[in-house]
Amino acid sequence: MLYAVQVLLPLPLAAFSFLLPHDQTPPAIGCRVVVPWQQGLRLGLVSDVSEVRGGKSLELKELVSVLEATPFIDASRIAFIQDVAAYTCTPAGLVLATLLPTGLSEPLRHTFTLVNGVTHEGLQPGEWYEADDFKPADIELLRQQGLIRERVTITQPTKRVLIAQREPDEALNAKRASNQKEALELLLGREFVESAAELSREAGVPESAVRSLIKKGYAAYADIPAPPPALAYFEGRAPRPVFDVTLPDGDVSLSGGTREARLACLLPRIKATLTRGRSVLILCPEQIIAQETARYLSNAHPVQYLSGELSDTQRERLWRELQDGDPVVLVGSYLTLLAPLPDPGLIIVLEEGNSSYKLQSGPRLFVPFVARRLAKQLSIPLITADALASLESWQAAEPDKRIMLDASKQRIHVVDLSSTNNWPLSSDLIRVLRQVQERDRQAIILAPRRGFSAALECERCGFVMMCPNCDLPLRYHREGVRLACHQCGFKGSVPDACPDCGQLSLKPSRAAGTQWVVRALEKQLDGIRVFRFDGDQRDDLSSLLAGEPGIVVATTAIFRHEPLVNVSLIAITLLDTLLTFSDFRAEEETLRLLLQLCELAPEGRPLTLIQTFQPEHSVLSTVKAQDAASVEAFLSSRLERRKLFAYPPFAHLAKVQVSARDEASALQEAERMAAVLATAGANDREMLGPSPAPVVRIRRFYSYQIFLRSDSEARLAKLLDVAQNYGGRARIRIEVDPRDIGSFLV
DNA sequence: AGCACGCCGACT
DNA sequence: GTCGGCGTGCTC
Repeated sequence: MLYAVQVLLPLPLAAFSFLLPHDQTPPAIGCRVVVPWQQGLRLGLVSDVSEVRGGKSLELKELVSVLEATPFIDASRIAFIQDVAAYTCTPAGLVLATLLPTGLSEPLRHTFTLVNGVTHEGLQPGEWYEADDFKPADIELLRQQGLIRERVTITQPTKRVLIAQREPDEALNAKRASNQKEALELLLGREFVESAAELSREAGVPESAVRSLIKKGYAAYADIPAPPPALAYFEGRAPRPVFDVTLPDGDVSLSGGTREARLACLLPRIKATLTRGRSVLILCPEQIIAQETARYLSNAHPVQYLSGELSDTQRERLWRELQDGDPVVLVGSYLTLLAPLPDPGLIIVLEEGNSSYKLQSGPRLFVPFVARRLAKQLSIPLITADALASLESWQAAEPDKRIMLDASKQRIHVVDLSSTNNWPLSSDLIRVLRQVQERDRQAIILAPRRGFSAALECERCGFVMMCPNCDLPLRYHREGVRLACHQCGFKGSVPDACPDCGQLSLKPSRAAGTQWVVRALEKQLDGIRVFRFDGDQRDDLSSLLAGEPGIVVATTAIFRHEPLVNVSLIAITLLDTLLTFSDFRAEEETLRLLLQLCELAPEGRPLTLIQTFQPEHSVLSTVKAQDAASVEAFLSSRLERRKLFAYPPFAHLAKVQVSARDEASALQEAERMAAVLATAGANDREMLGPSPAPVVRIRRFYSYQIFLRSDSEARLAKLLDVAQNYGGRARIRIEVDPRDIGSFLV
């Protein structure tokens, strides 16, 4: 019987088939295999095995070797990869490359020998040769002719150390050699030392003595297997379970309260799962949150941690430990999705609405949605948690499984910017800041962006300095680089005169960034310490952590900082930037941010001051009332609207982006794409657009977009397949579950 | 993603 | 004459 093995490689490609050498038993799905690839070898995962009758399949290249008999990842995860690939409309190999943090890029040792009874010029029978010493093409030829047997192993990492070679002899008894003898005796008492310098330090002899030992052959450097790296270890923190809420079984949507309160609510479910001998997977959007969660849980439970900052060797070791280990709680980023967790029994997605969950490369998937698919695949429950439930998880949960915790009520003061002139600091804000100053307290002021101003604008003619590569205004900074594009990174200097009208009238536009707010504070409040905390500049806030007074002007980067301890005021300079952010989820995300403000000062109950031009906005009335009922009412009303417009969670949504070097062909190709989709049966309800992308030109590329939606996932997949093969010349990018799509399109 | 091939501009 | 820019196309 002949078999073809389908192999997934960590490349943006679908699975490739290889012929299994005859007489070999087919490898199990999920096993690591070595395949010939271009001029060399690559590691891949078996995704399927099928029988071959003959014909074209016989021309396939042969599998070089099966690395190990046991699957590297479970067959169910291979199915998961294929499911995600179909769902995101990307090649399975790309999903694999994105989600698998280890195992397929290890350095290989490749040797070969002549098959018994075969002779070949220049090769001795029975001798093993290093493949590195031959031309790849020659090996390929020998392989195709079936003349060689090959062996591939992963090279173990080694480390160079100093090892004693023999006992001291007469020569070392000479008086002048006493240092050498002393060092050698110390070395003999040890397995090895790290280096010659280390030995000389420890023995208290000059380095030259050790060097002589090496020169005379008493000691020598040797490569030994590198010791396994330490894994992340977190000192457990005693949890403070203050909430007397019992979560129901099954899928749960948990919201409200603080992050710690939600975690406390999850403890009994985590414990129950471990008690049944099953593992728990906890997904976090950011390192800081994952570390904090691991710290919180490691007191009571066995915890492992996996996130992007781990080294390759740490990931490898973690993989092995999970494979051989007992049930654990695995905390980390999306890189945990394929981890070989022993018998997973529960998946928890923390901070489910966090925008970091949207992957910016590869399959551009949204982690919480994919985690839900994995839970379905494994038939295990999924719990989502956040300050505000996403409409998707709220809708998906049974009504009695929507659990909302009460938050400590924030004190909220809204400032109507249309009835005040002081900008960016309203007189109300200045007044409370003075109180903060008098009482030696701390304040956090959230500005919508870094830099000084959103744009540089001509006061006379209204001309705005634009990025030469993108359709975006250049952000104005007052330090270092003066004009910068926050999209493509273009940097420029400020011209003296307006390039359009020639007048000396270029002024920063009123959309104030952190730098402007800092300057306004320093002008208006004497003698207060002002710090900045944004992507450009992260001031050292340790004096504030010690309780000293001061004001921090920040972007949302401050959420990734340890909470301050003496905060009596949190201010938002312009809420409208968040509310008008270009996505149909903007209002929910704004409310979530407002509900999360309590994380910035978990110890106290600071005043929250919000400046806005829309003081009557429902987001504000909801956060002001801040009881479960009004949050529920808010969610229901947004759900109604999503239903009315047939938006998620009532439809599956995908974006088809058509890009070209000039605007005319981008539009033309987008229209052609729309025509192709219409021919394939896409109706007006299913297809929206083409419309210009929110920013038409980015990095000198023009983009138009078409949105596709359907209540049937299969139908959407079919349309996306049509889009992918539309036959035009433009660059096509398909994104399922897009999150920056502009407001509702009708 | 790599890597080859291929076609045009600047230079030891 | 070559070196090298990156556009296009392929990898079982």
